[in-house]
Amino acid sequence: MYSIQDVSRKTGLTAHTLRYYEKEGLIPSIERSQGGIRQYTDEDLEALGLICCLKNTGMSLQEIARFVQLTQAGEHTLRERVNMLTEHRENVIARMAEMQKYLDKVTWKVNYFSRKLEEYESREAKEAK
Amino acid sequence: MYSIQDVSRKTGLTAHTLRYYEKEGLIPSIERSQGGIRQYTDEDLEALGLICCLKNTGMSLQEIARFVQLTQAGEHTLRERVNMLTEHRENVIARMAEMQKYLDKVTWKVNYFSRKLEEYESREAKEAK
DNA sequence: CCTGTTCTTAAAGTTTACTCTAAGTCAAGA
DNA sequence: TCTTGACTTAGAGTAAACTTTAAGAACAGG
Repeated sequence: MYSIQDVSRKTGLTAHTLRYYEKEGLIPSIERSQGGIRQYTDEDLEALGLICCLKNTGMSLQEIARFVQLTQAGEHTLRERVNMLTEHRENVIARMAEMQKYLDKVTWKVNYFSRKLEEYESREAKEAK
Repeated sequence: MYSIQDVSRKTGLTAHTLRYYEKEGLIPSIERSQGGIRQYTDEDLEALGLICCLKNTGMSLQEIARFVQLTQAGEHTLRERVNMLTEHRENVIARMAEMQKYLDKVTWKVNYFSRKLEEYESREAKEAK
């Protein structure tokens, strides 16, 4: 059992954000103590792990909420969930490929400007003499 | 020479956005015809290519504007520009590594749910008999 | 000449994902 | 008991990057 602060530390999300996510349906409702205080289980942490994973790969909170709601609705939503994740996976792969292409361009530019910089500096050094 | 619509088509940015970028200093001022109409050169397109590249790899418009302004300020800013690009490049690499890690998790989940789905479907098929 | 494109400024609106505030109550651990 | 920490609702605020609107004027190609 973890307090909201524990979970905040573990996930890097603030307590505020954790409550916000719960309100928005991104986290299945968390069990409470007799006094109404949230008690996160290891299972909740697991679920949060997937949520962060989806979020950090660019899935919108809305879609994540949909996914979580499907999960809660039971086995008959398995096909839709598989479809969602598969599509998301393809998006991520596509984005990474694009990213790699852009990275190559940036690398090229770094090298290009580095060469320019060297030329410039040796020119400066000569003039200083 | 290209009109703003030509450039819009080529870059995927709207004419609105192109003017907005210019106003915000993300694009060096574009030459105009006698009548005041923007005439983009191949060189402008080149510059836009780098700008889109930086934007699509997550650099903020503000930072891009700074970079463009350094470029216009001349050779003595070469070191700073190299530093900016190098740092950005490292960020991109780090983000891609993180992405790959998340992708592995998503892939694992896709497989996991696919197995569950198969089980579920064969169970359903049996019950239908 | 007509039509469609482009120009201007200035400001309001949109979306996403938080983030914070207020104000007051309640719970948990030393 | 005292002091953190947690709870609530509801709504305002924030930041980034657009996006749209309005309204009128000027330009360019057939």
